[in-house]
Amino acid sequence: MAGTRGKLPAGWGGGQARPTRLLHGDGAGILRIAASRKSGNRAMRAGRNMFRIGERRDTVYFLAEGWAFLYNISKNGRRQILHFALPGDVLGFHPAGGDVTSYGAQALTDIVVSTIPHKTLEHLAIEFPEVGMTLARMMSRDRDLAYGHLTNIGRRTARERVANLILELYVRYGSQWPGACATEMHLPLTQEHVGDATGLTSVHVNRVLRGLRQEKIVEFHYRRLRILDPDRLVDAASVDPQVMRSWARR
Amino acid sequence: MAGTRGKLPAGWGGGQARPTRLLHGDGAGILRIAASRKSGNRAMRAGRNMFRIGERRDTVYFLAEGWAFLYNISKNGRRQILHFALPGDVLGFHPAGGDVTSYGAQALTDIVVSTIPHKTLEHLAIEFPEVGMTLARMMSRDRDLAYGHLTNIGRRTARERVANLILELYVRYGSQWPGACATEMHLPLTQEHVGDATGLTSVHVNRVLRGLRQEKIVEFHYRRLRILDPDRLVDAASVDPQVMRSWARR
DNA sequence: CGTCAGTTTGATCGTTGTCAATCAAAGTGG
DNA sequence: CCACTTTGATTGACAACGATCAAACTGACG
Repeated sequence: MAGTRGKLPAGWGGGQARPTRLLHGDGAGILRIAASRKSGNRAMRAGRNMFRIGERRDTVYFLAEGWAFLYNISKNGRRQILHFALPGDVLGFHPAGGDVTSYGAQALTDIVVSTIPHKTLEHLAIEFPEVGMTLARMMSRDRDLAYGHLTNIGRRTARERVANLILELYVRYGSQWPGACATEMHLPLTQEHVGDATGLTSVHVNRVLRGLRQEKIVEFHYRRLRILDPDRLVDAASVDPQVMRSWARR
Repeated sequence: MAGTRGKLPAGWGGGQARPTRLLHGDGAGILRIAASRKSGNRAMRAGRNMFRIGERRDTVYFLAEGWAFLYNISKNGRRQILHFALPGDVLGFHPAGGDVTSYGAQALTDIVVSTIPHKTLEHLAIEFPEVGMTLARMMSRDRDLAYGHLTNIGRRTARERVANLILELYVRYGSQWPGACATEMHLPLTQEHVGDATGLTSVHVNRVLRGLRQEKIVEFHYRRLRILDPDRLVDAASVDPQVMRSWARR
């Protein structure tokens, strides 16, 4: 429940001057419109469930501040993390409006969200034609990210999977501050989160992390991530540079 | 290359009167609009690549007839199948318009597609506000399907994965003919396809299929799928009935 | 009838999961 | 300020699921 309480903005380590924050351009567009429509901002504590699996949802969340994740619990009780959401992400949009969700969402840090009723979004989309297309692009981006994770889990070794996840989060988080390039960041995950996202057990994640640490590639201790050798990290993740660039939002 | 050549419509076995075909309502809407805009239909042979990984694409495909699949080749050379596309699916829509794709698409049977330039789609979306939202819903549906596959590969045993895939394709394919409920269908996959979609080797897929056959749950021989015991198949897939229903398009 | 793609099976190996114990850090209440 | 608790990290021993390698076998098709 606790975790990162009190140090929410987290930011980069290293203490250099912080550049201007940049959210996903598209998302910010919708936010601006929707926010101007009296949909209030709301704060939530780390660990809170934004919505649960099987709940009937009629609102969409726009994540303004903090980290969250989408997850699924399979029948045998094991959790699969589907997506780590960063500021600018839209959560809970559902093909069939007010239908039940097939996954849950949980705050990873303290977060700030604005909620937008599905209905409002529909109306907005009629009034502003670019809203629908923007949303389509965002959904398509989420889908492509999910496709990347499928390849990761289905076709890579434990070591590659972990390296991949770390690299992805590093790139996605870092791209919020264009121009900056820190080697250290606050990564609000436990090893269990990493395992649940990569289809591994936390025990095995630990072993993999030990390996990466001993090889002086990355260190990840108590939610502090330090990239020691970016090149070899990219190598260990065995990821295409082109794909890597697509993680960074523009 | 060959495969199902010459028996393209495939259809249900069993020989009962075929009910009316139903495509995804949303998709058909876009198709109708786009087709009226002189974007021609095009036939492609089974095995043809519609587009390859890393190609620069500026057109979107609407799959009118046949099966296709999206795939990714990871750096170590292994293939991951991301999605099996059925009639009504939109393929190749990309968040950043004319950017390179991070995955390829290949026809599984002979297919018929209509191509729609990205540009045209943009213009359509401005003219018809519902187009963007429709596309958003389709992308969101694809994403949810991908999330399901993530849970499948990440958190289930080989047996559950294979059962799940078979069940999903059975339900998705079957829901094109509402009211019909056949126990046999043409499933244009090799065991290698099944393996690449479930994160297994084709050898292990074979062993799992043998198990399911000996237990009299399903038979899958040479692209002919026969469901012997639907209830136990659902059981073997360990899938939530709610989720299963969401596979059927309405 | 021969070729080829795809299926089937066996033997063996190794990556990763499971179980269990210990340790470290941080929060909690007296 | 100090026990006490809780959550998460770490390590070892062992088991198992699925991969790998290799060799037939089968059906489809020219």
